[in-house]
Amino acid sequence: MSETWGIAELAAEFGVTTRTIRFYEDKDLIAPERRGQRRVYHLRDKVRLQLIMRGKRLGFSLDEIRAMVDLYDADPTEVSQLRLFLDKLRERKGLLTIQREDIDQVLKEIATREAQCERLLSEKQTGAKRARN
Amino acid sequence: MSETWGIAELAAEFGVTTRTIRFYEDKDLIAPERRGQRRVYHLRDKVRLQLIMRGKRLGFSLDEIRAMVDLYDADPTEVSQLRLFLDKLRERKGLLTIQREDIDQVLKEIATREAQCERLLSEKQTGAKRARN
DNA sequence: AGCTAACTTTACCTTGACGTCAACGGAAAG
DNA sequence: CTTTCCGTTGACGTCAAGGTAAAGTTAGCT
Repeated sequence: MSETWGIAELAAEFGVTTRTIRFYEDKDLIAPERRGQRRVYHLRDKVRLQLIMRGKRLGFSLDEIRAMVDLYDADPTEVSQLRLFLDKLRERKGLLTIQREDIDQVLKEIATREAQCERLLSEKQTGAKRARN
Repeated sequence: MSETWGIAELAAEFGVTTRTIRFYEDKDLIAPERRGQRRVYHLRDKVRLQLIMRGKRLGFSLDEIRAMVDLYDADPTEVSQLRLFLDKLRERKGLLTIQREDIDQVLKEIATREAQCERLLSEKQTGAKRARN
């Protein structure tokens, strides 16, 4: 039997509140099974949540994230749909590539500042040592 | 004389509204010169706006962005301040590194899907050609 | 002097992403 | 049977990031 989880377990695991998870369901980001009134989460729900969290870390809105995860388990069969799907994929790719470049830029700048700081710190320390002798 | 700009010029240049720029000022993200009642922007303001926009593209909140740009033109002279500054730099670096990994992951997945789509499309086309003959 | 365009402040409105609180359901344990 | 825990819906609150509308100011042109 494949494992399942309750809402509280998932919330704890992903570091969000149960409110948040229900909210995502309300926004059609996930659709857990119902046993009676209770929500029962399977592996695929966990995977979707994983994707959602990653989307959030990347600063996307829930709407955008829905579009992305929908892409994820879409299975376009018609040719026209397939083309559309491909377009969306490439658009996503473009956005992410820009983000990557932004990050690289900032990381480079941080590295410079970091080195500069370290140099300054070590200078001050040797200076202090000399002053004590 | 160094060049200066009005609020509308900057807004146009950065693709935001003047309201947005004033809002950032309200939040202490920029502090343009005042000539009488009017705002006058210098190069440093432009640079700050550039940083702000990049921060936004990376999904940071205005508060976080303020912290970052403040770091940017801070000039910590005391050793303790220098250490703190370095810590913050490294924290930022950690976050961005995670973001980068997220992006790489997604890009990889997109590439897979893309290839898969292209294969499917070409198959369907040759299939259609065969069917016409 | 009058007009216009660009700029200003003040104040309220909207949207997204949740938080919080109330009131209730069911099962399991003492 | 009561308590406790986990879960449920629904309504309202809040905070960030601006949008929008109203009304006033200032510089420059004619």
